[in-house]
Amino acid sequence: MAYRPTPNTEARKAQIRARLLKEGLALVSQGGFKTVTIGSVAKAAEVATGTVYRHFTSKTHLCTEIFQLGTEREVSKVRDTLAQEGDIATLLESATRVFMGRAIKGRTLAYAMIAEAVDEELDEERRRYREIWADTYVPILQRGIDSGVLPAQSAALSAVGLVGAMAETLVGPLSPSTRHFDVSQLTDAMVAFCLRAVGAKS
Amino acid sequence: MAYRPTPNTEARKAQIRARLLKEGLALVSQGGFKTVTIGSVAKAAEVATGTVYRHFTSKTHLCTEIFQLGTEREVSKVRDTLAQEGDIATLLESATRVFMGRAIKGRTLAYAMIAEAVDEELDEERRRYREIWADTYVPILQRGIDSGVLPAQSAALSAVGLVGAMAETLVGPLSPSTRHFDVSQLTDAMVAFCLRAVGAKS
DNA sequence: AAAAGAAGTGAACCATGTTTCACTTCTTTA
DNA sequence: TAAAGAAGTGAAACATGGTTCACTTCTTTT
Repeated sequence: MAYRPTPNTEARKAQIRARLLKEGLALVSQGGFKTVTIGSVAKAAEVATGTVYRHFTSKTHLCTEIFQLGTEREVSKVRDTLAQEGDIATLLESATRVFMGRAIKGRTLAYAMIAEAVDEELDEERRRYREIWADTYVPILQRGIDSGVLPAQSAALSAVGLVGAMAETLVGPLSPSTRHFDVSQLTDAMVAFCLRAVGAKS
Repeated sequence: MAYRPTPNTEARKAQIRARLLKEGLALVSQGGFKTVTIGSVAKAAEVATGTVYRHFTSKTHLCTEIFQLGTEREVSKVRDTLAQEGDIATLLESATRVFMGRAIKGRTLAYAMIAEAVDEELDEERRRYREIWADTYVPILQRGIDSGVLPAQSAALSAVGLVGAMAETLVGPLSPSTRHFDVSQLTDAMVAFCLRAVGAKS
């Protein structure tokens, strides 16, 4: 008998898998999930359609992992920002700017992650994603509330509200692509809105 | 020669058209846009699939009108609320409660209108919808700003932020279907969030 | 180098759902 | 009531895109 996969072989396999995810995310970034088909991903990664199924059990499985990959990247940036030293208002402001700035740069990706609906199962994933976002903000809000810097409020709900307000601003009618607002104006206004919403400053 | 449509005939035609829209909206209300197919609408309205095309040029056209129908209903309720007498904080509070209350009752519909993605063209419509929502809030905010009741801010952006925060709360991780929050708690917290966000009340 | 198992291939298959169109049925007018 | 135009019908044609699978190619082991 012969041939059991070796580290070498497995590395190559992992490489293809990673390339599929990378190219998938690239597709989402430039055209949203609607442009992700088994065919398009396979083509971008230069493999046959059948090969995709050696790595992912279904399209949903593939999309889910693409989603996670995209999410982790963004969340970690904001989380890092919130983990720094500083007073609460300042941290919240920085985080808002980071979130908005990144989302504005990769608008299609942000839109896809936040709003573009796909199938049932992937939507489940999106819910988790929104939850992760909200959870990113909960600790600092809670700290603010406990220390009296912020008024009494549900940290969980406020976090969701913040995410929603930011997301809507990016995706909705004022989105920089469709309106006269310029980016820094938009960001400044949003920072003010968010700080007021949680009762920071004044 | 003979037969030109008469008022009578046209009325019947309009009736079928209206029934298609009504049944279409019903489908969206109970299963979202993904359950709207030419077949399902035709069946619900008790006509043949071909008949749908006598009234709407394409599926997108049909969905667009369904969307509008649903929108108008909701927006008018909130607009009516905001048009009443009363101080700004009170009106905003009432409007928030109306919006939230209706959305919570018709959760699937609200989700479909706010977040469920469909095709390119319908998404265009959704953007318009969000814009209409935001515009519903602009006048009262502007009035508040002008009269000094609210702090200086961009009414347009704040309106978008309000809509986003409410929408996210309904659709996102705290959505009443998925969490322990009870409806009145959720609504109360959201009202507080919204009022703070625009700087009403302390 | 030959055998064996793993990975890769892509055409064919299948499911879903939109759109068309030749045909039937209904209304109106003369 | 006959002629003609409009509306309604639904089976079939199309389109898209996910999934399968018999086959080929590549690696490793002996």
